[in-house]
Amino acid sequence: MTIESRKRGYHHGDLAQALIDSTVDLLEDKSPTQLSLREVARAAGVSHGAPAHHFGDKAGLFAAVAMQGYELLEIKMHESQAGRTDDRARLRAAGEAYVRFAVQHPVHFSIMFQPNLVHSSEEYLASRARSRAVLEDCVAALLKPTGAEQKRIHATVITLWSQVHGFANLWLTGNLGDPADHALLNQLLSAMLGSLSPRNPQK
Amino acid sequence: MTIESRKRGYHHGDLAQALIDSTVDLLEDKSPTQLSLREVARAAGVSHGAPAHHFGDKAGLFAAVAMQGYELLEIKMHESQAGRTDDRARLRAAGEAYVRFAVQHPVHFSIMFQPNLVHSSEEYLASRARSRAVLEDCVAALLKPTGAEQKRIHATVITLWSQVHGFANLWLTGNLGDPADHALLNQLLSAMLGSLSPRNPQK
DNA sequence: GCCAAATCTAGACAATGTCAAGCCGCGCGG
DNA sequence: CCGCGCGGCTTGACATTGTCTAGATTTGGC
Repeated sequence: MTIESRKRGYHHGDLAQALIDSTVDLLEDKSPTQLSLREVARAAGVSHGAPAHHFGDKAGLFAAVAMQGYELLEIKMHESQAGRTDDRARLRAAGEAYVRFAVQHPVHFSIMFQPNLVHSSEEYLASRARSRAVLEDCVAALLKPTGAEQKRIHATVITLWSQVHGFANLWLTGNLGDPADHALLNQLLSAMLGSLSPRNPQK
Repeated sequence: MTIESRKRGYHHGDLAQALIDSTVDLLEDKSPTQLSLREVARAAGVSHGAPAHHFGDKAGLFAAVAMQGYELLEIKMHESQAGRTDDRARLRAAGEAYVRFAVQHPVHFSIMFQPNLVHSSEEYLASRARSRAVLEDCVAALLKPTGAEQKRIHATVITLWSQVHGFANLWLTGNLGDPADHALLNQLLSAMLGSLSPRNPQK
């Protein structure tokens, strides 16, 4: 129905994307277990067999959602770096962008980190690796001048990634407070990122 | 069939527990989406309606798994503290126990942190809160002597919890390397926990 | 303008979730 | 010792789902 058709002029416009959108919408209220392909098809206004044609499988549909999530994350992370010169500020911005992405796109984030829900195709793995590389670059830029060896950088990446990833996860699952309380989120997030740098917290 | 019956002498012995065990076993190979209640029933050797009688629902069954997971986690965390006096060592042991629990019981861990899969009963929330309290106590014990205020303690709990939780999550999802590579796990984990203390890493 | 390929529909079938009704064996009162 | 009630479990039934196949419809290239 929408005039914008991202790929080409198909029958429907862009059914694949419409199905992904419907899936994300529906997953805001239900778990992946409760979601049915037929329901997705109904929401998109097509016949019950259409999803299978594009994605083959429920796992295939989830894989599409996950890959779109990785793209979105990568964009957000890159945006967060724009115009920043201070390495430490870049690192912090990257971490914050990671968490904000998770909060803004909880469905994507959730699917992205449940690999047993998706068919791990090559594309999928590539998307995953690419979004990780952004974080890695930030850490490398920060630590390189200090003459840190590669191993140290790797360890720092894992520590930082774990921190923001865990925070996002715990927040989304309601373990840190009401997931709708944005003020609390900002407070906790800046408290955590303030202690991010291992040496001297400058705030 | 087994002689050990945890509760009482029912028809089956202890069907509820048997169904939970079957569920965990099956979830090692399949996603919650692919799992069917009837399959669980078959694995436990009972009729297809039995699970509904005990747990009502797929979400109810998952809730039972999650609660058992919280109990297990609490035990592991307490065990890790046994005989330790140094506060810093306690904290590190708690963090390590958290990750090791996740690795040893990946199914429980996964279900525990997908609240939309379960019916959040009161028991469920209570289990969740209890296992969290252990971590909180460790941090409080470590920071109290330094005269830190409550707010600081809370922020530290969140930071530490995020770190170990995120690490466990990333590891289980294969984002840090082959999830079967135990040597790598030990290496990464100690690297991360080594930088755990914000002041002076003593290694 | 027409043909082949791609997109989507429609129908069918086994399997699943879920509900209601019934069966079975343990425990209790006599 | 015996029947009887009750909770654990089974059985049967039905709507819904995943998945496959064949067919209808449109698009793009020649």
